[in-house]
Amino acid sequence: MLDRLHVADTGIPIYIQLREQLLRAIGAGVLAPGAQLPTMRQVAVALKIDLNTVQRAYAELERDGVLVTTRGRGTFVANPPPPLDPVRHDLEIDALAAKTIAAARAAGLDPADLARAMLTRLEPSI
Amino acid sequence: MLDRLHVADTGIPIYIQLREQLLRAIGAGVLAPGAQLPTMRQVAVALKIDLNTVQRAYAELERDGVLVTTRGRGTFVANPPPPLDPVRHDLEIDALAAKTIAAARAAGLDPADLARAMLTRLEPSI
DNA sequence: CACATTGTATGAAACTCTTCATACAATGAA
DNA sequence: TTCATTGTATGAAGAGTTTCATACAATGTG
Repeated sequence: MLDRLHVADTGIPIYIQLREQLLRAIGAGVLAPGAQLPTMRQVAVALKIDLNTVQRAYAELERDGVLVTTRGRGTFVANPPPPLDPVRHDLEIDALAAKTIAAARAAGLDPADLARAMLTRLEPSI
Repeated sequence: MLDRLHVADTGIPIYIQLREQLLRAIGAGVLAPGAQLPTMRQVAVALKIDLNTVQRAYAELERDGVLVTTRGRGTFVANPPPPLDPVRHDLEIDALAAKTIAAARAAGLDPADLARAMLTRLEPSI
């Protein structure tokens, strides 16, 4: 997994690049729920960046429920939480849809293309 | 064209978001070679950001040969236009799809529902 | 219990980004 | 020639990012 991480001089903050790469690897199934991630020190050394910068990326993913960390033990991909009740689910879905559309547009990408790409990725598992 | 520009709170510097959006609009043919871009002041007002921030985005595209600017006259898409890279676009859409799927699952939401909610939100504009 | 491993935290320094206010310079129309 | 329009520039202030050095705290193995 370490070899999949890299830092590019794109002007995008390093901790954001890292966060996005980890999220992408998880979404692509490269890291399954329960899988252990490289330690923060390993990533810092491999990418030649500061430990705190790596911690920053991991911390945000932990805050968002993507990762679970235990000091002395390591960082793991979180198991998906139990599905929300339908009413709450629909509300959260709608809010996340708005955010995701905004994020796609901010990246200059067509949100409709993004939605179709998501469905394409998910189809094989249906 | 102004309505196609957005700034999202993604942590990515504003001038980079703007630069990417303009680059893709040109790549998608929304802005043809020779077409005039919104003035830097118009963009600053529309997005409620500082003139210098817009200037920063335009300056980088000019440095890269994508735009041509003339003070007192305006900013135009360079002729010939920059090369289009559809493969890169598809890769970025796919990367964003994987990330969005992971983020949705971590939040306890069904990514397929999210994609459909996005398409529902976007339909009225078709 | 000791220790290696892994995560967490602090303050400071330097750099980057954005905003602000302001003003100058080139273009082209009238 | 004048003037409106558009781009270019400056310094400062505040917030954000990254690095550095260092050290503490929880975990689990032996």
